[in-house]
Amino acid sequence: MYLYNSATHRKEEFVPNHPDIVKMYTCGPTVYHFAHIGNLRSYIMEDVLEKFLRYEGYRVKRVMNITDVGHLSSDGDTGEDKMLKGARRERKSVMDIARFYTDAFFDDCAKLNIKRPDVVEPATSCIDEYIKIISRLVDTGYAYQAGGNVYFDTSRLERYYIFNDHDAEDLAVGVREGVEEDLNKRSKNDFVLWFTQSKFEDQALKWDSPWGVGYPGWHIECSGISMKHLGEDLDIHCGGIDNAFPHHTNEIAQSESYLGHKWCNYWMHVLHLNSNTGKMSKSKGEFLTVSLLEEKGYDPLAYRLFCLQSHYRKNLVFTWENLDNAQGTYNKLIARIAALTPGDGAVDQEVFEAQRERFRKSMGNDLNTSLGVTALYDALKAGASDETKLALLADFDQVLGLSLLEKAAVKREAEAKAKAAASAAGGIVVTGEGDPAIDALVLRRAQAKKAKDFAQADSIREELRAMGVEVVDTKEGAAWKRV
RNA sequence: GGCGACAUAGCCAAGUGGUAAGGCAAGGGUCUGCAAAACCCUGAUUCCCCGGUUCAAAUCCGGGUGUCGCCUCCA
Repeated sequence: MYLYNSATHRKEEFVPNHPDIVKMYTCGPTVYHFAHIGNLRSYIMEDVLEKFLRYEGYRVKRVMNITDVGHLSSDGDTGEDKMLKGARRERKSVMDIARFYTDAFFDDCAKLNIKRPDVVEPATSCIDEYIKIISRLVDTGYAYQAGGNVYFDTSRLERYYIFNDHDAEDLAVGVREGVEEDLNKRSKNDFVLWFTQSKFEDQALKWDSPWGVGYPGWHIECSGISMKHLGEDLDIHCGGIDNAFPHHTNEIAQSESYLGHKWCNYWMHVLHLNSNTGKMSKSKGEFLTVSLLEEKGYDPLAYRLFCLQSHYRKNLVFTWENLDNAQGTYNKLIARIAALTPGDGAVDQEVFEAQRERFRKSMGNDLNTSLGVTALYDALKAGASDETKLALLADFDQVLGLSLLEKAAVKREAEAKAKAAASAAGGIVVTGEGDPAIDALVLRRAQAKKAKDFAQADSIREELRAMGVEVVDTKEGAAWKRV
């Protein structure tokens, strides 16, 4: 397959380091709050990448970290640990906060059909790993101690900026206001590997180290966890685009200085979900969660489809109108699949292979998920048996992860049940929101309609409408809902 | 101030030099007593603007304009 590599700014053919396995690393969440749907866009697209690699026959080992320490609200020594901040906000312990939001994160992922990575590792369980790496960096002169902390010395590198062609001079000019500079640093780009100078008396998580009791910097965790589980090399490293600098840039700096050789070949960055007003961000306060979408009556998988209809390297604008579109698309798709008859005919291998090839080509071209979704429509329109169409849809959905056949089966079953109930009840079945009085009224209307007394039927419908109840006729009788 | 990305119908979009996929919405029709659902049909003489290269450009080059992102909180 071809994948855009942010490190080279080019689309490249993907060739794993080892033919038998693809090593994939994903920057996981900092578990101080719920994930918002913008965060989850990245995980959806990374999930599609992983599933496509498996679909293509690769064995994949995917590792994800859970940041439960060290991620400060600014990169200087003055920053506040996000986990501590979350714990204080909710008057709980840091460990409770971490556990709660880690679970919440994977619940959200499950609702979006995001597969759990093979290894999920909290940052706090790999302290020894970080100390090992930092020790060698100190020994080899890539790191220095200042003011009690250990810093990475970026001046030792020939090339520091991997993802953007920044000029250190330019960076100094227009930097955002309100950022406090850490005066311990020898140069602006240097970053903390180990803190001992936390200004917070209630800093809950501390570990002993050769440089004093303290805790790790944010960037070191990903290098440490990756090397612990994947060894000294890595095929694909994923994350949101905002991580490219400084987080991933620093990961490369420390990992390659430590290893003495190239570390990761492919970098995949997912662009942001924006709202009308700009980037969706936890630090802005208001943000949309999966639970909120559900409360508003959306299927989380409609959001997944919304993401799939766009490309991961494009900004995507979230509006309720756009999500309505996606939900409509999803409903119609399920309905069309439910209308197919399982067991109708045999699988036409020729059609199957031809369409599968097209799907592979689209997805293999830097994950063109928009064309991947189009392949679903091509399958539905194929001049072949229903069994062929279902086989294609099932095949594609291994990668797209939209639960198409499962949802269609549920719908098909519900329809069959309604039909059976109708024949048992003498032809008219009323379905609604469980109010017997309204059920009775709707039934009377349906009976009047059956007797071709349309005047009576319409007058009852008017009566119901006045009560805020909408009636729709179905094959089996009538359905109503409050509007 | 520096760096980068993007600009295709109301919306989401495909397209990588050969004459604009697909989806949603909308409109028209078929079908139902009427609706709803379902099914069928209808969409850009044109791809932000201006130049250039070419037999041929949404696609390549140059110059504008606009939107967004990054430049130590973010996925």
